[in-house]
Amino acid sequence: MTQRAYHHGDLRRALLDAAVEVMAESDPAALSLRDLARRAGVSHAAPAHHFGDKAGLLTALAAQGFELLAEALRDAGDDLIDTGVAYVGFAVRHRAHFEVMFRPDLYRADDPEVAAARTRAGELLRTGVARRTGRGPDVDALAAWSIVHGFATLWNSGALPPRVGPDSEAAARTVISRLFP
Amino acid sequence: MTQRAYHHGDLRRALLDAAVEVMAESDPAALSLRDLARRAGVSHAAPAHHFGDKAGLLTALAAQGFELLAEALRDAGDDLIDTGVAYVGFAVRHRAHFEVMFRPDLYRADDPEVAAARTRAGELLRTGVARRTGRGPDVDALAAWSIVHGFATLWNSGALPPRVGPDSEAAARTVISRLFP
DNA sequence: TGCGTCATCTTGTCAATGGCAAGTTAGGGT
DNA sequence: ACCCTAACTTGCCATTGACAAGATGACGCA
Repeated sequence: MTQRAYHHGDLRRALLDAAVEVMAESDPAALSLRDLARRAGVSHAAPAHHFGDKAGLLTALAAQGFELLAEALRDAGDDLIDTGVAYVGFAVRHRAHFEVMFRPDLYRADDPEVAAARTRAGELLRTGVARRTGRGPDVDALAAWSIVHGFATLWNSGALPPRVGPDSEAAARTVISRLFP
Repeated sequence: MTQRAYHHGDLRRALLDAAVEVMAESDPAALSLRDLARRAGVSHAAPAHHFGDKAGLLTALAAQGFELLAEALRDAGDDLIDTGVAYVGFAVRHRAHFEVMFRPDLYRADDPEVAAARTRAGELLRTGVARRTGRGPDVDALAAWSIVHGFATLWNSGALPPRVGPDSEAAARTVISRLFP
């Protein structure tokens, strides 16, 4: 979409999509550029042209992820609890993006596009918390971020007992409400 | 220590230690068995004898990690806040173990030794929370686990702003106190 | 002492991967 | 018609994980 490609059509997007698909059931590090190329029907060196190297691809994916997160937080509205639930919803729905985003050693975290998207998402998160203040907005913000991030991480890693149930967002709502009654 | 080795001395332990050292500044997946072998001064195939494959090594590391976590939680005493701080302290101090432990796709999570150690640590965590009950121990336990796990994860990933300060455990104490005032 | 046995470790090999270099193809502007 | 440049390909190399087969050395036992 960014720019019509000649041979393939839109290889850049195809590779990113394939990466997300592959990572849906495995680790970001287990991802193989050559496998992505095969899935897209191009040669093994084609990805390098668009992303330079593996870190470049993951950088693009992280940037996309932070933009998706910002979008999800914006759509959640003004309520703090809803914002937290949206954070968890994003992490579960876009598991691959989420995992990459918070593993800065896998990509170029100082990439300007990533940094900008991260800042945008961060501000949305902070303003969401700022609306309801307790003993200091900093502590509240950090506690809120920690609890939603932790819940999302534990959920995605499969560490939570089955007793929690299958609905991640409902469970998240209960947990977050415990922090902000 | 487990069993005197012949050529090396205690290769199994040496490899695990080297793995922790390497992972201190990089991803678990970036770890190379051959590199560990080089560091230990043995041939590239020596690790396979002790661990089978890479997943085997990480399985051993995860088991060790859960045992260390259980130990840290036990040493923390009876107070809920102290237990949470100890959780964060473990995650920061044993970063490599912690990262592997919660990435089950990297190792054999159904390994009996790992499962046993995980259960032990889980019980310590749960009994720590059970002492102070709010609107239901389940919610409290899940919220407590989420907030400490999230804080630890964010801290280790470097995602937290510098404003939080350099003392992870002090910051953790403040955050956890927000959940259990 | 001599012998077997077995865990420990080595050497050799293979397919797969990431990354680099050099060549090829195909639009699009002039 | 021409060239220019982005988009891809082919070919290559070092590294890695995994496997197979062999070498080594400690230990028990006769």
